[in-house]
Amino acid sequence: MPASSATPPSAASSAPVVTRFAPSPTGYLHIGGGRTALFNWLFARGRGGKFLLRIEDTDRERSTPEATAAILRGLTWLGLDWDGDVVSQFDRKDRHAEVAHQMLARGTAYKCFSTQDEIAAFRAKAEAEGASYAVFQSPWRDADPARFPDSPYVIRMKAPRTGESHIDDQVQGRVVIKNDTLDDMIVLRSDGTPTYMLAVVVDDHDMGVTHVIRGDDHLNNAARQQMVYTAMDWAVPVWAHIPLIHGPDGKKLSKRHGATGVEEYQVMGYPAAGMRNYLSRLGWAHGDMEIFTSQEAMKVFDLKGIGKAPARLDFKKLENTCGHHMAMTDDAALLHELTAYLAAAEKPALTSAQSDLLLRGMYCVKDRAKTFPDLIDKAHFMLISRPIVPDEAAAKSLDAVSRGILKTLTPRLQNASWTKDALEPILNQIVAETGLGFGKLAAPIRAALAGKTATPSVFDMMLVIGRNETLARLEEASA
RNA sequence: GGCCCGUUCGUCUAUCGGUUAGGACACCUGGUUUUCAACCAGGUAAGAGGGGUUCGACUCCCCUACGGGCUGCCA
Repeated sequence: MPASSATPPSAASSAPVVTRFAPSPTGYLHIGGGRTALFNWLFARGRGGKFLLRIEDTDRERSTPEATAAILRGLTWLGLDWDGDVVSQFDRKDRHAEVAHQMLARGTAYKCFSTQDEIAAFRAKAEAEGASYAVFQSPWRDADPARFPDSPYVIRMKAPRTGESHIDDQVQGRVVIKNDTLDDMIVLRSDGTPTYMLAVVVDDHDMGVTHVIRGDDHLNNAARQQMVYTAMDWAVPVWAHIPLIHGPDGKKLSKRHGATGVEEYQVMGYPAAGMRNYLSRLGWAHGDMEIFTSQEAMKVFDLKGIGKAPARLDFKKLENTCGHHMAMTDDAALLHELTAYLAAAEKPALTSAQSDLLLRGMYCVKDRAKTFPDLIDKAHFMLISRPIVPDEAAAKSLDAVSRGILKTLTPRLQNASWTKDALEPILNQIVAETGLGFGKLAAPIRAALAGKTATPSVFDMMLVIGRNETLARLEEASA
């Protein structure tokens, strides 16, 4: 191994783009993981490339099928579709071992018979001698095979010990790592199973991954992984290590910040398109572009536009972004998503009558809603049925005087043409007759039709629920 | 401890040595209005600190502070 290994040739930029998302199935899909997947998806889809999914389940202790299922659900909800089958890293362990042995044969890796106790002792000794950092140096690195004992061994990389390595990263720039900080990492455990460092490289290579876009917690690992590419004479992929997402307080995002799982956002009722928009603007920008569809993002998404600083989650902006997407989505699609939300949130499903009405009245609520719970709240008047029970505030606007006014209104609506143009003069007429402001008339109508004080326009409500229901609710309230 | 990465309005960001440092969210004021929103107009608000380099630095270099990551037979 040369003291200073030059960067191996990067994957040809003209080759079709292949990206991947490779989560380990130890829990739900983290919001940061969701964004990583999104970047990979945008990058590949925007270039006619492929976006692959691989589950890094080599840690048998911590990997669970439930976690894999949760990750797939999260990605599916976010609308991030992947190409081909989901690859299980564990299933490829024989291939990983094969590569480890090939490196053994090439002399770029070696068998190490040191026990874990011996390694611990090595570190303890180095520490006792005042060394602040102890890279384990195996005595077996250049040992004569004739001396090999008949005991378990691991396979380690023969890492360069002097000079420096560098990785050329699309986000981080050129990062230089001194080789004496790189240890002879283990690639095959004593039980014959591969470590992550080996498996990830072998899989990325075999799957034809051209661009590795992942969290910058892997930045240092990239230098180690590059050793494997070099040892096998494989083309190194283009690296792009993106910063992690932090909580509102700037600390690493954790449970105490609230929602960290993608599915939690689904349950809270954020639309997936809004999530994608918001998440893509977290750490990435394209000029002043703020509100955009994923199709639009694909056209301009570029690794160069990713910042190096970690971004904080801001729920206000998330809501605002989602509000734009609610308004942008067509009525039928929105209803469909709402149905999925109700199921995910384990709330009662809509009856077909409610769905029909909602579709008819979607136009007057979607512009003002930011989330699905918000939408439901604003669509309250469409979802309830008589008797309408007014809430406390609404009840106040149904006093004797107001009920009297409603009584005079009802007969006039009996034969009115049911359009806003026809209804408006009727209400205005009553306003003129009573000498009250329009607001004084609108309030009891709102209370009667929706049982609430905050509702869409009274005309929209009347139009949406129709003449018969309007009259019934008005009569009921004025009785 | 060592190494690596980062630091522009409260937040997300634009800026690729020369700008009145721009936009978005949030916030405040005003307008509109039929309530809540939405919408329209305007406003407050930023280059972590200290040294350099330069005619000129947010932009390049160094130091400090703070934050993050890696340092496993975890991924």
